[in-house]
Amino acid sequence: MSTVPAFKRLPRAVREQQMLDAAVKVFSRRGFHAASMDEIAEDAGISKPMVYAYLGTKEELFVACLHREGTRMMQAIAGAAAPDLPADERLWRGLRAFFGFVGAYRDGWAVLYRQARGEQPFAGELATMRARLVEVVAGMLDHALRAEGREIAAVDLEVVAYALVGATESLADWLADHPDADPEKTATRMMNVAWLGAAQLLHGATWRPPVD
Amino acid sequence: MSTVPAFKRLPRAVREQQMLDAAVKVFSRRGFHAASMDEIAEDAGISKPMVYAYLGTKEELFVACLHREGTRMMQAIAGAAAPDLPADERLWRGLRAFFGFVGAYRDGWAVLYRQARGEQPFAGELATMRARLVEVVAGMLDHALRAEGREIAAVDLEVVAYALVGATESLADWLADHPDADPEKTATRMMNVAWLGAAQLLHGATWRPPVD
DNA sequence: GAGCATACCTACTCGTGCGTAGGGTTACGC
DNA sequence: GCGTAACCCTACGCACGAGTAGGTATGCTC
Repeated sequence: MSTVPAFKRLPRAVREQQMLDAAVKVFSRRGFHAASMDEIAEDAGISKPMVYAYLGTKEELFVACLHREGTRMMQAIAGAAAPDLPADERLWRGLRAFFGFVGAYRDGWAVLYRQARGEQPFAGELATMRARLVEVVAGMLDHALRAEGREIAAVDLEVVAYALVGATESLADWLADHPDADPEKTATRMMNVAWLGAAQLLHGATWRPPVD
Repeated sequence: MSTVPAFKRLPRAVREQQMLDAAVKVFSRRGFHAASMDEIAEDAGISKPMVYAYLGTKEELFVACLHREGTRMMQAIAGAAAPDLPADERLWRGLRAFFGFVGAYRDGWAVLYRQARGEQPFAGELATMRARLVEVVAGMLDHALRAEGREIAAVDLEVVAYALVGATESLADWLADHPDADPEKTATRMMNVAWLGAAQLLHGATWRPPVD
């Protein structure tokens, strides 16, 4: 019988992307464990053995998702924030690119941020990416500091950078839950908090605890 | 035979706390799905049916953990930050109490923050608690603003509060992973970022995006 | 010290979901 | 037009883990 087959035969590269799309979607909704390979396969419009043939086990599939979304995000940011710009300009462009990414790939963000953190085998992978970001931000701050002939202990710098990254992620989460919100506007608000605070620190202002 | 029994008989209230301790520990390590009731029971030094008898199903057990750790945290914060103090003082005391809690109950924090966020049935519960915190912070900022005769759109206020809460959570996470770090010192660093930034905003400073 | 409630156990059932065996069909090179 | 490789399926085995059935021992009350 040469009737039209129920499902088209497609080249591997295309199917793989469809599978990844489905996987990201399902993982983001259900979480790693609660997501079933059957549901992912069904959502991708394909049968389960194909998923195993192309992307491997459930863990490997999840890692593949992490990789795709992660590099997507990193490239978006790296592409926007040229290293030879002044610190505030770099920060602004980085933030804008980042919120743009989250706005465009909400599911991808949810997988990276909400799901991968808790699960033992993947937390490390994520922590690495996060650490790279923190390092970049810390480097930026340090650079700005040195330009003013000032210096701060490395730990403090790292912690401040950590706080900024955390605040940004948190707002990204807020953005992911508010489909109507504007990524650009959110980036501006984040910049307000981050930069006005950071600039104070850079200029040598320090808050000290009261002696009670 | 009246020999010493292998396991002591203990009153319900005590066993329940032991079970909750074990559950929080295991959930924090493995995540909700990967944690098994068998492991929790074993860790609590008790058999599985006892867990079901006292705390109910796995979901109910997890909710019980959430509740215990959540109220513990909320009470620590509420007890420290009296509402009639000036904003910076309140913020400082709240932060100190919060980081104190995280330092003391790292597993509890991990369950609340890392595990409960991704899992569908519990995310709502957590979001509510989080929302209460954001509201408190936003209220604090608003109060400080009005004292200076200024005002900000409610959305902006909420977003700034959200960013502050996010930054704090992020640092808490950092603290949870660095057992040697000092909660008090971490709180100070957070205060630096938060307050110097917030104070700038309160005084009417605004960052605006370049027109490119 | 008889009765009863409470604390506690071993040993099962049964559903769910990962991963695979084994086979069918379409395209493409030669 | 024929072999071969790539694409795709239905249908299963099997392990793991939630939840329970049914029973034992211990302390408390009167």
